[in-house]
Amino acid sequence: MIDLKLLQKDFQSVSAKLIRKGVSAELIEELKRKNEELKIAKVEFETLQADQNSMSKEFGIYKRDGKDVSELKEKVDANKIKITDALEVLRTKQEDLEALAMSIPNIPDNDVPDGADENDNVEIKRVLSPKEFTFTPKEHWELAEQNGWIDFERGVKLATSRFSVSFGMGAKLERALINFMLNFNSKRGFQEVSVPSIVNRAALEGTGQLPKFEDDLYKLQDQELFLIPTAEVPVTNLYQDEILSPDMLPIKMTAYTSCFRKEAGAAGRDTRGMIRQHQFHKVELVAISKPDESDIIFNEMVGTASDLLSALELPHRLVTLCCGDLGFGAAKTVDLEVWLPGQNRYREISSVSNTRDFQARRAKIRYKDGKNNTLVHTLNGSSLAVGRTLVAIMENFQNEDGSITIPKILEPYIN
RNA sequence: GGACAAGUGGGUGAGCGGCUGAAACCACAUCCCUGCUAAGGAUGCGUACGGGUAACUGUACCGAGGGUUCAAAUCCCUCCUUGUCCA
Repeated sequence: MIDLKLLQKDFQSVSAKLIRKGVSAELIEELKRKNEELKIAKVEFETLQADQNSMSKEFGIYKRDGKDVSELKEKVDANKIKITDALEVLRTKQEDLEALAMSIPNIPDNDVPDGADENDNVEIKRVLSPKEFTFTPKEHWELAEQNGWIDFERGVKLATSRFSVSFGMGAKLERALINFMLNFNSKRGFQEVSVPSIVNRAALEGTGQLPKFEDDLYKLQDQELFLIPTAEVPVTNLYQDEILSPDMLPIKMTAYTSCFRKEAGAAGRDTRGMIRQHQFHKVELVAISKPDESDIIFNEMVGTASDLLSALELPHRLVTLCCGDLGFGAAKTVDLEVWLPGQNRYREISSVSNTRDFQARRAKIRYKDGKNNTLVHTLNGSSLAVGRTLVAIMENFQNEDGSITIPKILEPYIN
């Protein structure tokens, strides 16, 4: 959630930034107005309540002294009606404001480029050059089927479209990648955690998936519980509603989970292959830090993901997302895009975001900053989507006969 | 699945419907004393959101949500969690 105090105090600059991210000016005005109205309603209610409390106290004293309370009771009863009304007003305004505030995205950092969509993203650098093929490289689904690594039809049989099954070396490689990535991240100081794949509403609100993106989540039918769309949700929310001691920070974690997404808005996109699946494996990086450390950790996380790709000998590039392509909770995001020779283009394989205090405010994650409790910064990044990494390996390491060479670094994990 | 019990501040743990935001102890912080490896004393010490330059002050919070009452940590209901016992 954005900082309403800041909005109030520095309306011009905050609203300018939100407009850059595509929020309408009217909505921002409305937010400000509702916030002001709420404050007035609150003062009114609290004043009445204060009267009530002091009269009640008096009431007790009267009773104790054996004085007549009938006159006081009349006053108190009259006030009570006012309170009920004021409370009703207050509640409505509160819910109103909250619903609106929770649906406003994060304020982008100043150094995030302007732009409407992914075409306006800015490339930072390229790492490793794509290999020259002496033949026309195939796309991954062709290779996957030819090698018997992935079976798309049987995935559909078991569930529905956008599910697949890995066999033999395909399955082994997935497992190898997960192990390799977790080990790699551990060495970089990210503590491994294993978390539930099902979370409650509060957790999803904390990281910003709810209330706005419920359509893209798998929800259990008989309970208010959801399958996680990314490990970011359970891992970040580990510290929900806590006040951390400063010496705990930064907290750097890595987790492997399955991720579940309905891909509601993606009809017709990437229907073939395993680029866009309803269930996929991902190793995630999450960090919780003091505000002044988050930029350093952000770079560290980008570096970790990039080095991981390099270790796998996968050519890739780093891209800064423009305002329009930035996710809901992110103040800044760098995407890592891996080269896919079969598609002859770079495709997203990792996304590292600094949400600054946006999630921390929602999830109430703070630390003791001397005497004060200060919101932390939270960061998350995929240290690679496993399926897409497998895709990248297949396409980049393919031979003319369709066989696939295993990257050297993974060999110990396969044998 | 059934029966019972419990859920209070960083921890342990009191709490009669009213003067309890909450005793006491521990931990913690600051200061004082002491000159010797630790002890004694004083004070302070929850969170959120408001008002005030500030001192200070208002409201809410004792698992969550409702209810009764002028007044609820304390009574009632529902739910959640934990523990014990039974199947």
